[in-house]
Amino acid sequence: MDIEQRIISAAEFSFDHNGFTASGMDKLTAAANVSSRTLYKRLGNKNNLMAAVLAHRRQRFFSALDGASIDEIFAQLASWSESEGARGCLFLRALSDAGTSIDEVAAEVTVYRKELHLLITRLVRSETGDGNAVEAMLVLFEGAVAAASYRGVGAIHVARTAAAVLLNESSER
Amino acid sequence: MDIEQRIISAAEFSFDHNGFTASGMDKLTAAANVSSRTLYKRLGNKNNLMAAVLAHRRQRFFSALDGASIDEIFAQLASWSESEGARGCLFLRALSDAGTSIDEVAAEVTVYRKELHLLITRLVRSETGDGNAVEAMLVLFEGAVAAASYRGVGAIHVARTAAAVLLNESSER
DNA sequence: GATATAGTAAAACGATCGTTTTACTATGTG
DNA sequence: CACATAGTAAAACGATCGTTTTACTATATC
Repeated sequence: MDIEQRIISAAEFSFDHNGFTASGMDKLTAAANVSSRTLYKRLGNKNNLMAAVLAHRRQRFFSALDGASIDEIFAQLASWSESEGARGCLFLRALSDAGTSIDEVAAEVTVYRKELHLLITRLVRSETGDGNAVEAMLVLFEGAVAAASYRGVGAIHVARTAAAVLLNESSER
Repeated sequence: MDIEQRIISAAEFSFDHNGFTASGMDKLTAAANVSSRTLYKRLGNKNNLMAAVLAHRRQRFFSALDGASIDEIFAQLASWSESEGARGCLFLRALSDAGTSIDEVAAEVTVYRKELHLLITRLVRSETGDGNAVEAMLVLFEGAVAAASYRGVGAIHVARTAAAVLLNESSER
């Protein structure tokens, strides 16, 4: 396997399961089976590594969310959480953990949010003709991810059902 | 003012605005205008201080959310966010930032979540007769808080409207 | 008036952490 | 063969941070 991808994948797992600050460079090098010298030569520093992990995470996440409707998106979000575990949004957690002041991280979070917003906007528009329900779908999506971390994946199915009701209501008027 | 309350209030502000890890003990003592010796004599250590802040926050928060209906609760959440600012749920952020492994913090988060769940359950039951919509209201609440941190307080009003629609739908069946 | 109490100011400690450096090894290429 | 490249292992550095300690001051109480 490519050594850079191995570092990033191992770091993604460690960040997700143990947190960003709690994942020290020694743990990250051990998890990826590389020396610290190699990690720094390849990734520069920890901030850059975090940004690279978030970029990689974003690609993986939106690749899994390729549905053609809001309903499918929620179903795929449920599948993702079943297989990956529901520990809350990694991007939100990156902001809380690493801090808003780290520009590389903040930039990646912004990109993620824009892409999520774009995805939902596109789907809502294609289903209802207008974009009135976009913000509500975004709230349901964020809420599903947050609630699933302590209420279980069932919260995502609840959000899915609620989304269907709201979209139906929205298109009836 | 009581010195302990002064420490806790100043710490709550610093934790909320700068993060838990980023708020070093020197910043916390400076913000409260106390010596570190006094802070440690009163609060024990940083973990205990974080727990005390979260307990204080929980009391403040649920005092502000004393409405008699789901609709009022969302309106009061909007008011809270207008005056306090919307930087995401402080309890969620405490878990991400300080880490799940700090028992004092994890315990406070659990208490908060139980109280929120209890509040919503009570209100939904009194409005619809059953508790079918509880989980959906919880998802909307969590989503409103999360989305408001980058979409603005308007997200909370969207959640409020969505809650009304869903509750109406739920009681019609 | 002696004394316990509760506070300040500031130095010091010990540990952790991100990062760099040194010394060394393996590999493939001109 | 010589040599640049890319890696490991491990020590060292410098800074930060939570916590403790020392020395000192003000206050109220018996």
